[in-house]
Amino acid sequence: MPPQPPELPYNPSAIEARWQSRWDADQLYRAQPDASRPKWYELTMYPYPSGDLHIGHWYAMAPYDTHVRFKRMQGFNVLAPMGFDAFGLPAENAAIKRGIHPHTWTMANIERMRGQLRSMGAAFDWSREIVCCMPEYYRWNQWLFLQFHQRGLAYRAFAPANWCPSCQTVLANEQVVGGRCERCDSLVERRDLNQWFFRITRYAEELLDFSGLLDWPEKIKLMQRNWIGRSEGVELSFDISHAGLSEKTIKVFTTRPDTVHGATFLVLAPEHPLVERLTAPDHRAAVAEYVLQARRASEIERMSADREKTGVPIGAYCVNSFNGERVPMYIADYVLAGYGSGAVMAVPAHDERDFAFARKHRLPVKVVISPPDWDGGELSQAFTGQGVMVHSGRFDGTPGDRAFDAVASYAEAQGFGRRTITYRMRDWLISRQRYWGTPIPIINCQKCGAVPVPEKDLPVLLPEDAEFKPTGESPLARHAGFLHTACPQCGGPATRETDTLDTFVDSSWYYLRYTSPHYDKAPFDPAEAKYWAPVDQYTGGAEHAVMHLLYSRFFCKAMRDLGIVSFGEPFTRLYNQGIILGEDREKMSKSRGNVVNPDDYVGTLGADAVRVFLMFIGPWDQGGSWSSTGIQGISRWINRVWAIAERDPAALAGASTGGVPELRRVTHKTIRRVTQDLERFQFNTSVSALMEFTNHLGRAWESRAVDAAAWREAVRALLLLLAPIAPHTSEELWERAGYAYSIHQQPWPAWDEALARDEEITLVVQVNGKLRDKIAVAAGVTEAQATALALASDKVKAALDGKQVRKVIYVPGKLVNVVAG
RNA sequence: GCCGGGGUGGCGGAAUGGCAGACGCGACGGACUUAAAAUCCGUUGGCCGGAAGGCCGUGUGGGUUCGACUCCCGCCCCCGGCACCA
Repeated sequence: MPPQPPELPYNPSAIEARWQSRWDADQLYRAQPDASRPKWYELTMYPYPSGDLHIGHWYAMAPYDTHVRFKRMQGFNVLAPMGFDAFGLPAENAAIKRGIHPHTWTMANIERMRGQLRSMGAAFDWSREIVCCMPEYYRWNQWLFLQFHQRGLAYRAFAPANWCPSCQTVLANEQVVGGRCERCDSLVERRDLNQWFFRITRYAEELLDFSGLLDWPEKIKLMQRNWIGRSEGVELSFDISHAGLSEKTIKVFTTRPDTVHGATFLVLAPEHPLVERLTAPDHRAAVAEYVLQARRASEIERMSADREKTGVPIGAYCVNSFNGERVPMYIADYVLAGYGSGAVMAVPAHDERDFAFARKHRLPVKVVISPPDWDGGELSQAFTGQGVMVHSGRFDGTPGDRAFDAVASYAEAQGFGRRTITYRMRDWLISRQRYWGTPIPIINCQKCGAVPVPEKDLPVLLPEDAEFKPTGESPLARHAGFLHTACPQCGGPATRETDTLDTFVDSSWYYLRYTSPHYDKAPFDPAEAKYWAPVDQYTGGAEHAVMHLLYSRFFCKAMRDLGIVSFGEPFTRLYNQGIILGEDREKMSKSRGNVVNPDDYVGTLGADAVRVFLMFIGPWDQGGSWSSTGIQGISRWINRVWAIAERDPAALAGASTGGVPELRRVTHKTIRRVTQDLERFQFNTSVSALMEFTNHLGRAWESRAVDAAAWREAVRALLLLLAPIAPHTSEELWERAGYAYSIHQQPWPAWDEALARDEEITLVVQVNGKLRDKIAVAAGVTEAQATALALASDKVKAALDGKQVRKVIYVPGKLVNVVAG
């Protein structure tokens, strides 16, 4: 519970409600294309309608809103829409638990959150709201799916998938974090299922190219780069023609072809398609047992790198095409089926994993790359660096920097290898075995196979009367009315695809829908999108680095290639805010009991106090912790602003004007500081600058060293600078000061460099780098004058103490350093 | 293990080669009050000193520089991401 609030000279709730209604009635934030002004599309990640707007939402949205309002006052034609990420599991889980329909649950939450978002005083254009569980939205998911399908970008495959036993659905690789479900933290299992995928890997190379982005955090780009995981290597063929199979070779991917002569065994993934046919009869039992065990092992177990290197021989061999050596073959679960060709040549001398496996299974270690100062003896650990090739036949003596190319070119010339690039990223698994999502618009016909639903039949509607009990199969599969249909191609009996789309599909293009949310001929009106898109500034959490932010980039490029959009990057600038922590500096959670409910503070201190406090805690990207006393300090400051703005400048009538230039200078300096800070998302220092300005105004008033005109100018600037930060209070004080409605339609104040310039500066005087004196001098002081003044200082003389002056450093307008010894 | 970010008063933070600690919180003292709350004013990095003033001080050890919180090298700690990807 928040502590007793200080007494306020005004009622924040009343003021805030009044202005919110007025802004709403006047449609102050309605965005319309306007060719006469530069456009600015600023977007914050839309929330999941979980029920209540929590302090984390405020932390994401209040500074965002301040920036939006700032851009608007600067004269940009701003689009700042809001909507809801309304499909997804929580709604369905609530339905199962409490018997409420997911639609009812979701819409009630949205209603509640709309009100809370309004209470923030955010300048959203609500006429553009999107709710992606509505058929008007998700039909375009289906339409886009069909376009992707037509281009081969959506396909179905039977493949091992990540299965979350608690969510009762498969997950994309990106949604598995450390072998656990990203959402509910359950251990993920492996299941072979027929699943739909988006071919994001086709864009792997282009997704590594960030040149189309104006300003993205390096951290996010790096995370995406690592996730995509490009590696250049060579695919080498090892001969198995003696086995009498249709396949004459087995392929391995390696980034170190120069170590090929040291391959003393080959390792296949247990799931490798050739395992069954290559295994010798007397090894069948052991191999079958190992394969079973590997399948049972959880992702977590298989993924830990320091785990014992288990594996079994399959009783078969292949031939190394470089030296004709027989190479025995093993299966081991440290080799992943989904990467490269699912098989590796094991070079224990030059690979740590292979070394560990060779140690355990007493396999030979053959050195083929000479480590520095190598004595020709056995290695105690793998040498993974580059070096001169040895024991490698024709390649002996090839230096490390040429080894890759020498071997790769030879293999290509001889026809048993080719240079290739492999990516760590897999295709995006998009099917979910759940109800509350976009039905995949495919009809399965016994005769015709997977037939796309004709565009004219879209949307494929979610039936309202489905049962939600999770069974591991989509609830849609048990809804006869939904399931059974006719094949669009042959007219015969057919069944609908019952899986629904991953909700990340919704968010991959929602920014485009905001440009024309009611358009019904396409996902968006091309003319509107052409005007507004792409997003100029996107803000949101960094946790979406390899999910939403990567998927959206992929979608954008795919849509560009389909001719739907003309650009290749959805978000040209990105800023990630940090995380707001509880008062105990721990992550907020119900179990810790440190959850802050913003509504409590909005009701007592007002939304403006909450907004300003969240911006004041520290740099936005670093996050910060809540403080119930800290926000009271903000409230006190708003009170001081109130008191200052309410003073009648007429009281200054007989005041001396000696201090006028000083107040004007501070005013213009403050305008400059706040403008530059807001530009760079440095909200904390903008607020500090305004606090200092307020303090200065208070002192100036007390000293009576101002005249009414300068005072009015200063207060007017204060309110304008405050407008984007504390929109309600500034609007109220603006009106009370007699200015015309609305402060939010005023141009951003400009500063005058000449007025902001200091006439007198403090010259810092150092002796040997230590501060010894400060001298007030005219701003235009010359080096000779400054030096003379410094040397004339008694304190400097004392510090010099008869020492010889060797040098004098002068930094114009700042400092004199006397070097003596 | 690898990659990234960070370490500054009692606390959140400011300063990115030139006055360390702006601004705010907290604390202490004072004014107002019968009293308290609220508000306002003052003090507040440490040490020495009666004071003037001096010395020390930005995780840690070196280095560059007239001058380093800021740049370079080594180490320690915290946070985030990735982690058998051949």
